Amino acid sequence: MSYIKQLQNKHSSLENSIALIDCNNFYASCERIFNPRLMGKPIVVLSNNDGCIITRSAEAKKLGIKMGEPYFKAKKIIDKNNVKVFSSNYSLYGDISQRVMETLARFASDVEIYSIDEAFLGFNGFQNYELQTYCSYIRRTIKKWVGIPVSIGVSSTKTLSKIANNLAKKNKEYDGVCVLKSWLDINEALKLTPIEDVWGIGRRLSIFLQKYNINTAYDFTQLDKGWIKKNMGVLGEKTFLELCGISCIELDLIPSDKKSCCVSRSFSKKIEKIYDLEESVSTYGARVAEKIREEGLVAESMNVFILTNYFNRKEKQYSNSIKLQLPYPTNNSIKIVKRALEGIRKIYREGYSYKKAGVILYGLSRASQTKGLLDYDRESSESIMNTVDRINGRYGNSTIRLASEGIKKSWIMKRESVSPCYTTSFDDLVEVKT
DNA sequence: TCTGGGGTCCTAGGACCC
DNA sequence: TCTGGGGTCCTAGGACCC
Repeated sequence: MSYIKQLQNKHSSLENSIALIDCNNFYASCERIFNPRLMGKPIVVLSNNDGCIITRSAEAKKLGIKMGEPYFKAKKIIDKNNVKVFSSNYSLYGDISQRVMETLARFASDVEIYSIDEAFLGFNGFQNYELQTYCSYIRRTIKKWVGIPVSIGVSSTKTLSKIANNLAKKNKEYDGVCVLKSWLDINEALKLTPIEDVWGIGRRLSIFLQKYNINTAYDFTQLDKGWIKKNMGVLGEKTFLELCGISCIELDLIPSDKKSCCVSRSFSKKIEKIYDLEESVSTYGARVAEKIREEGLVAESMNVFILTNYFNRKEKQYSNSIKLQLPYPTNNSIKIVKRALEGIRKIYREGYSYKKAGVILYGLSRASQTKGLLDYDRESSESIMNTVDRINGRYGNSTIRLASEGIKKSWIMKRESVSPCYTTSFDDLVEVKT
């Protein structure tokens, strides 16, 4: 008898409830809030550099535009169907996300912000609630207060809530809320879920499982636990148990500090000269230092990397990276950029067309908890960075920057169709032509 | 012509030590 | 000079997520 069947026979408890709230087509929905004429019209949002399609409205999905497709490949369908195109505007999306999360916090004390457009709510102690009704109310409130449509899935583990959420999103009759609280409903849902749609089963594992004729989440739950552990490791085993209703991935209520932090970009055009690479690496180094300062962290080491364009088969390829130790844990832009420049000079090779570069900081820790003996200039270093951050906060990013970041920045990323930062900029709102 | 960015965790394998 | 095996730690790379 399969493991899940044994659990079901024992009438294993399903009293624990976790909700997953997921914003529908989040970036596209954000653009619509301030441009209601776009309701019902197809929209896509592009990745950095206007490279790929990363969000599609329901109407755009219907046209057959694929997730992650390069913009230039979809351009024909887009133009033909008058699809509205936006470059990504993360200041806007980040701010709307915060509003959604603040609204959610009114409905449960246990909230885990999982990503920019998803959150888990713990419904422990909600035994007397009619969860279907309660979640519909949450959904209507988010729509009314923030303007974002969401889908809600509820079940007894995170992985099952994900499945419930998928069903709520895909089937109109659920009206945005799917609660799976009986084994009957869960089994039905597992049978409807393709294996590649299971949270934790990615591309490689689903190909592997399909070889064994495991095509749905239900098929997966019929397997032997030992076999799964042997072939898919502890993460595979966790996914299995979660699908069987045994919670293995707890709610993470206190967000822990980052362990690494990265800023990297593709260039809008190819770079060949070391001079331009130095400018870009300086810019990314300064930006990544600023990011960890915002979170009160310092870094111990870093990595600088460069790549040529691996899509271009005709050109000769080169990629390299270098790990660099910082003299002591720091978040000082000047020190980080200086070290990044030493790194890029070591790995740069002449005669290649570079497409992307980046800086990653490692060994992050709380600035307040490190008291180095070597950072003799800590106080002045902190006060300079504080001042820079305050000025840039008030007058805009990069008002003050390092000379090595450059002025022209001919390589800077392309954002041709970006909407105004409606909620975070004091500039007069500009009407977007549709 | 044009193909994103930022994370986490696990695992295998090498280096080193006893 | 040759020989064995086991443990730990670190790192790079892979797989996953959004």
